[in-house]
Amino acid sequence: MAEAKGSNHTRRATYDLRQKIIHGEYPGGTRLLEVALAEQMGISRTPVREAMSRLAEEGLLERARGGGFVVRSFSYSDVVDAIEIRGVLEGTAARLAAERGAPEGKLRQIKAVVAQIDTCFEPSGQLRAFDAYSELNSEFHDLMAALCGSAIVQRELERVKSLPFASPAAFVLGGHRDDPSDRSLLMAQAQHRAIVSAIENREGARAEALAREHARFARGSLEATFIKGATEAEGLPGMALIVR
Amino acid sequence: MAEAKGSNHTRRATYDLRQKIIHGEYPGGTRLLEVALAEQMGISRTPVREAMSRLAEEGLLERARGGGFVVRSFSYSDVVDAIEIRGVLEGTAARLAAERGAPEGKLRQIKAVVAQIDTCFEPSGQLRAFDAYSELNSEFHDLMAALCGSAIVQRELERVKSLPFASPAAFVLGGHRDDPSDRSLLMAQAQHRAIVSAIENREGARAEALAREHARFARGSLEATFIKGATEAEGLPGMALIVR
DNA sequence: CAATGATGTAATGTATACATTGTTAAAACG
DNA sequence: CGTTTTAACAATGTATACATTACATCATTG
Repeated sequence: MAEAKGSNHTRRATYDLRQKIIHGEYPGGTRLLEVALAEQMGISRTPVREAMSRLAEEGLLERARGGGFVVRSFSYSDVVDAIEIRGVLEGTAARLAAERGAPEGKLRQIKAVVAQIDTCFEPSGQLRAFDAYSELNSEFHDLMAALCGSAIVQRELERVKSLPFASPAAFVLGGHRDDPSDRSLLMAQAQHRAIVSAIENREGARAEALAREHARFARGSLEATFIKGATEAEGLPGMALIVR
Repeated sequence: MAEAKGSNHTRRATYDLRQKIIHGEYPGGTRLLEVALAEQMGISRTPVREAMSRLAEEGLLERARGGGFVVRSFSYSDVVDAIEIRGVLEGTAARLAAERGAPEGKLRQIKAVVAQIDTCFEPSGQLRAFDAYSELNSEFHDLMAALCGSAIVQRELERVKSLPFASPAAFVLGGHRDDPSDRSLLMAQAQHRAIVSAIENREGARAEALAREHARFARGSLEATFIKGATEAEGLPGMALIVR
């Protein structure tokens, strides 16, 4: 479990803890003990505390009654609801962008990303095509969140997406890990294009409906992965957080 | 500035700091210094730090580059967007309650609150009618958030409402502080009733649209208060956070 | 036997000394 | 004169000792 990133103890502890939680080392409901973690990491309680506080902000931990922190646990329906909310908020971002008008520069940017995603489907046999799609997909969703220029909308969306299983990347990594030219990915890309088109044409209601449906699509894909069982779902981000 | 609530230093510090920020003692953008605050409150840096960390979770502070915390500042358009998001999320809560069905008990509860709000308009000359409306209004919104039974939806809504100017109470306290039988309050109450009816009849789209419009209505009322100028807006929760 | 209270332990809460860093302003250099 | 370096200071970061509280366990009592 990589120790990486940052110069100070708090950053390292935050990163380490986050990784361990996401990868299931501390299952949902586990109470995290400052002393134990501090010893284990070879640092004092202070930065451990600070790290837990930040992870609580992220939504990975919650403050326990009587002090301390507990790893947040999510049910299957929580996952569904979190993705629903992402869809609702992305829908709002898209609608506001359509209604208020998106700046030319940002529109050009998001169109460029859509065009780049297209190249991932080209049969040039790129081994990295899948990773590229994943990367560009995240970029698309970030740009969409920023398109209407509202810092508030952007911030809330970032918050929701910080739950690993609710992030747009979960869709890509969840469903279809072998075939980059999977029909689902093609379908999703068609939705990307439609969303941008709706925003450009100032069709607020259409933009909102499409963005929502786009998230629903991701949800359906995740559901399929769930049904396949734990083996298939192993590589899915944050799967370890989910308790039945 | 009351020192109230809780037995330990962290709670007191959190409460005090929150009050001071909301009441404008530390305007948006102010960097909060641990040492100064600790001295001022007669406690050590540790609980001050902890308090700031919690207020960052609430969204009142943000972590500054290079460490420390800064009071978050909001523009007028941030207020508009925050209320928009509240409306969108309340709309989602209402829609899901309609689609998935709300439990009988909770429905009875929210209907009881609606009935109680009606009594605030009775001409029995209650001096406390206005406060009662405010209290019951908050209760209505809390119940609406809980109606669909999704902890995720409820949590996100609580988060958004924790910004004082985005809370449902801001509408009541903002626009019309003198006349409990104000037409706006009557109108809002009519919306409450319609929302419940839509949920009960499983009309998801209607419930969502109504809940959204209800928040928009609050926003309009706030806008009017803004236009009246700072004098009128003085008693409005969190007004001090807003920088032009 | 149930309920309640005492008691010990293990956790978090708090204070404080010290370390590190980041920022500012002055001084040295080109 | 502008730029860059450096040194001092003031802030946060960290460790640690000590205080307090919460919880579990067991004893006591009705």
